[in-house]
Amino acid sequence: MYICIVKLEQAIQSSKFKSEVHKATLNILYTAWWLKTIMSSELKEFGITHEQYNVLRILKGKHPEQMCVKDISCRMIEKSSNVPRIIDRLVIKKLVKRADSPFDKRETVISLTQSGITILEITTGKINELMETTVIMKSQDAVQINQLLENLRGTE
Amino acid sequence: MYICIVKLEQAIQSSKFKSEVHKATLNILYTAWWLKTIMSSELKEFGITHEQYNVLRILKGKHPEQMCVKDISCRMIEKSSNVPRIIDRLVIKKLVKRADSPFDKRETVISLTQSGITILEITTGKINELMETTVIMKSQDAVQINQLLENLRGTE
DNA sequence: AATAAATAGGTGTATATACATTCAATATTA
DNA sequence: TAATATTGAATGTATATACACCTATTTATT
Repeated sequence: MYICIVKLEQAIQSSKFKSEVHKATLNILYTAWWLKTIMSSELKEFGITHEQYNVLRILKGKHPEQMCVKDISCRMIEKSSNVPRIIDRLVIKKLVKRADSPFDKRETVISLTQSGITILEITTGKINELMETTVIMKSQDAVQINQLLENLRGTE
Repeated sequence: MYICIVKLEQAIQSSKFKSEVHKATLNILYTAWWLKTIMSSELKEFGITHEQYNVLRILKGKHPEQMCVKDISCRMIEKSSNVPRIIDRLVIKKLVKRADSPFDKRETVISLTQSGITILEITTGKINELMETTVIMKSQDAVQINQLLENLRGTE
């Protein structure tokens, strides 16, 4: 894919945007796709997808505690991800373990396996490296982006 | 879904980010998901998805000319979208027409139908309205976002 | 002109998303 | 306590994404 294209006009072969605001929404959507694509290509050799990586990272945040599916779900970036099925695939690869909750029989609790921890450490290193070399962003710019994006999503 | 949550920390229930840059990448991914979600919910009553809407919009850009699949593909925001199959569904709904190209027998050419034009006009109105009411962005901020996002995707 | 290479579109498979539904377990309340 | 409502996880279906592969056609090379 054409992941080296920088200007939005080139990326989507269009130069007529209704407004700067309209262009910004397309730019956000395109940049998110670009980020997911470069991250996924980094993860590919380890046989995990971007979403599976996301779940592993969330589990890492509580490790060695177990987490129930609901608590993983509400930490996902894409809220409507279907976490039970993502977990299915991680269980098959033996990167996580599923067990019944002793407190609430409706819940299942998930935890990282040793392979899960190992693969997460390696891939996180790779992703961090990628971010440093490919995503050009000064800390000051990042602060600005965070502010602008949180503003556009509404006021509290 | 929780589309009214503004702060990233609340949205993904996490407050430890490695850096502002790391937080910014998550913020971009989350904001893109948020944008797609609110747009899709607007399109739902018309029975079309965000991606189908995207294809219709691209076709509108050249209307009444026909476009081949490749030219639609390279204008898509998400480059790996599978355009032939998105077109399949638009053909079933009679929003676009597919025909053989007279110039190159490998190509198929696509064009909007009258229903396609009509639905596109209505939905575009709805989306524009949504953008005005829900996406809080001054033109000046949009210019900044565009610059920051294009910078982070690299230099030419 | 004959052969090789490239291109356009489509298809197959695995995974993910979006959304509705189901089922068991828990919580609420009357 | 019994009846009702809510919750957590899983499942079913349609659509989309990611990527490999196939076939017909066109272009390039010899």
